[in-house]
Amino acid sequence: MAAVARLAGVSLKTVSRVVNGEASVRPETAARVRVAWKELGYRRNDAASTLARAQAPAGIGLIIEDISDPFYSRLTRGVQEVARAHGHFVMLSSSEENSELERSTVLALTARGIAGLIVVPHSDDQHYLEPEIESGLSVVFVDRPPQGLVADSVMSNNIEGSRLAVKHLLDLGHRRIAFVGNDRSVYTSTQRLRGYRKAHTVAGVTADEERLVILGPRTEAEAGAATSALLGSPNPPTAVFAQNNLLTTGAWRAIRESGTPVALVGFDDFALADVLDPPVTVVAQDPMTLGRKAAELLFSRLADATGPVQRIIVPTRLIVRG
Amino acid sequence: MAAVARLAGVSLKTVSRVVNGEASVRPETAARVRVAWKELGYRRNDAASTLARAQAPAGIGLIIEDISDPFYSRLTRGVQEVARAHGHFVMLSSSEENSELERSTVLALTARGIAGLIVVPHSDDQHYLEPEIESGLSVVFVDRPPQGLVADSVMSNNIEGSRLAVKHLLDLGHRRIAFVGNDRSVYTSTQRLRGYRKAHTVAGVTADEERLVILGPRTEAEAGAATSALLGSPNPPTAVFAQNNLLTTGAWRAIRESGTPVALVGFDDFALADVLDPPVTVVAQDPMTLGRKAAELLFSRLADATGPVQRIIVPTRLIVRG
DNA sequence: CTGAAAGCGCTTACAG
DNA sequence: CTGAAAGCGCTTACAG
Repeated sequence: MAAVARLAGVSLKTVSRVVNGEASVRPETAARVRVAWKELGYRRNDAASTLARAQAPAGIGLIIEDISDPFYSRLTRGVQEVARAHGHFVMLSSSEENSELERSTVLALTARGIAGLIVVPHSDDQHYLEPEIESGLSVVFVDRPPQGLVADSVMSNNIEGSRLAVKHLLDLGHRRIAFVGNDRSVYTSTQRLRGYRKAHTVAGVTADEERLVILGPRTEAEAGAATSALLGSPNPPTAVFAQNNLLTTGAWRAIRESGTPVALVGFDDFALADVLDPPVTVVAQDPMTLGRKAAELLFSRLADATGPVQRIIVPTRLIVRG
Repeated sequence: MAAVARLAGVSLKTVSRVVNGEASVRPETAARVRVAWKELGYRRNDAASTLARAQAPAGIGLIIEDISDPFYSRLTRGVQEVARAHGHFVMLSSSEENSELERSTVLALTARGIAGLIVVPHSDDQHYLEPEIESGLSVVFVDRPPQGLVADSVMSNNIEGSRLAVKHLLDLGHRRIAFVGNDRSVYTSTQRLRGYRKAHTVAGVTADEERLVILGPRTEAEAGAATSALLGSPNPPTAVFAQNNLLTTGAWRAIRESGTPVALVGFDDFALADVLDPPVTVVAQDPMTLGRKAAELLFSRLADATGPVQRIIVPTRLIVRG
C-alpha cells in the first residue's frame, strides 16, 4: 500500500479510501491511485484490515468428514440455522476422513479468527486442539466424542437405536441377523454393534457373530460385496442390519440381486427409502437436531464458558416400512 | 495480552511464548502467566497473530446455494480435490438461496483473507464483488454466470443436454411433453427450457407450452403437486421432463401415485435412480468436473491474472434407463 | 478533498 | 530462560 501511495504521489489514507470505495476522493486522484495499484498488482491484506477495523464478521467453524454424505449435509443445516439466528455465519470444511487433514483444517480455520468450533472428529486423538482451547477457543464435538480431550459433545442414541432395530428383527422371528458395519476404529459402528448384542442378550438369542458380523466396509460397493458374500455362504443370514445409509443401500442392492427374500434394516434414514421395492425399514437419526444442539451448546459456551462438560444424547426412532 | 503480562509480571514476549506453547519458559513463570490469563479470560486475536506472522494457511472460499443438495456436495468435492493438490484448504459457506445472505457470506469470507473465491451465484447481481475484485481477489463463477459483472465461469451444457433429453422423448413418439422447472429467475431453468424448445423446433413439433410448461416449483413436494395437477388435467402430458434432481423425484412420486404410465426424464442424475421402479432416465451432469474446472481456472488466475475472461462448458450425458 | 499521526494486538529478530 | 524494540499492513479519529 505504501508503494502504491508513493507511486501515485498521495498518502496512505487516500489509497485506503480508493481501495475501500469511499466517496470523497477527487476523480483524478482516484484514477491516479487506481493506475498505480494495477501497475503494482496491489492486493489488500485482509488480516491487517480486520485487525485495524477491530472486527471481523462473526463466524463459527464446522469440520465434518464428508460433505457428500447426506447425514453431514443435514447436520450442517442444523448448525447453520442456529448460527444464523445468533448472527454468525458458518465456515465449513471437510476432513475427508483423513486424520492429518482434520488437524490442518481445524488449525487453518482457527487461524482465521472464529468464535467457536464444531467438530465431527475422525482422527483418534484431538489433543492438538488443546492449545487452541487454552487460548480461549470453544469447541463442541458432534456425532462422536473427542478423544484425548474432555469437551462438550452431542451424539445420537446409538446403542438404544440399534437395539430397537435388532429387536424388531428378532420379534419378526429372525435368528440369523447379520451386522454390516465399519471397522472398529469408527466409534458409531462399535456403539451400534453393542446395541446389536444387547438386543440378542435380552432376547436370549446367541448371535453367530463369527460368521454374521462384518466390520470393515466403508462404501456402498464394499457393503454390497460383503453382503453378497454373506448371502452366498453355507448358512446365510435371514436378515441384515446395516450401520449407516451407504452400507444400507449397498446391502439393499446385493439382496435384490440375490433374489432371496432377506429382511433389511438400516441405521440412518435416506432419500427414497420409502419408495424402493421393497422399502427399507430404518432407525432414523435426526441429523438436523444433532447440528442444532451442537450449535446451541457452542453459543451457550460462548456466552458463559464455565460449568461442567456436557454430553447431549439425541434420540433415534424406528420407522417400519413394508 | 498486555493486561496478562502486567498481571503476571512478565513481558509481552513471555506471554506470547506461553500462549503458543513454545518450550523455553521456566515452569513457574509459565504457570504464573497461565493463571493471569485464565483470570482475565484472555483469548488470542487471530487477525493480529496472522498479520504479525505474515502468513495464514492458504485457503480459497466456496459459496454454494444449499449443501444438502447432492449436486452441490459433489461439486464441492471437485473443488476440494484440486484445492488440496494446490496446498489450499476450502472454506465453504452456503447462501441458502438467499441473496442477502450470499452477499454477507461472501464478504465475511473475503474478510478472512482467502486467496480466491468460487461462487454459485444466487442473487441477480454480483456487483457487490467489484471492490473485492478490484482489491485483487480472483473470483470464478460456477453453474451459472455472474450478473452485473464480467468474470470467469464454468457451466454445464444446459441447452444441449436438455435438447437431447427432450429429443429422446420425441423420438419415442411423445408429443405432449411437460417441462417442470424453477421460476424464471433461475438461470439453469431458463437455459434448459431453451433446450426443450429447440428439440421441439428441430422435430417440427409445436409444444403446448401454455399448458405443459410449469415454472415455479422449488421443492420435491411442490414438483409433485404440480405434476399431479398436470396429470389430472383434461389433456395430460404423456411424458415429463424435470429440471433438476429434486423436481425429478417429486415428479416420479406423483406419476407413481397416479398409476398412469407417464414417461419421465430428469436433468441431473441422483442416487438410486437406477433401481427405482420404474428407473429414471436422466441427463447426467458432472458436478465433480464443474467443481474441478472452476478450481483449476481459479488457480490459473492466481498464478497469472492476465488474459481474457474464460467461459468453460462441461458436457452432459444422456443415460437411458428402463 | 487530502494527510500526518497513532494504534489495532500480535510476533520476529536480537540481546542478554 | 526472559525482555525491549521494531514492525506486520492496514484504519480511525482529527485537522485542515
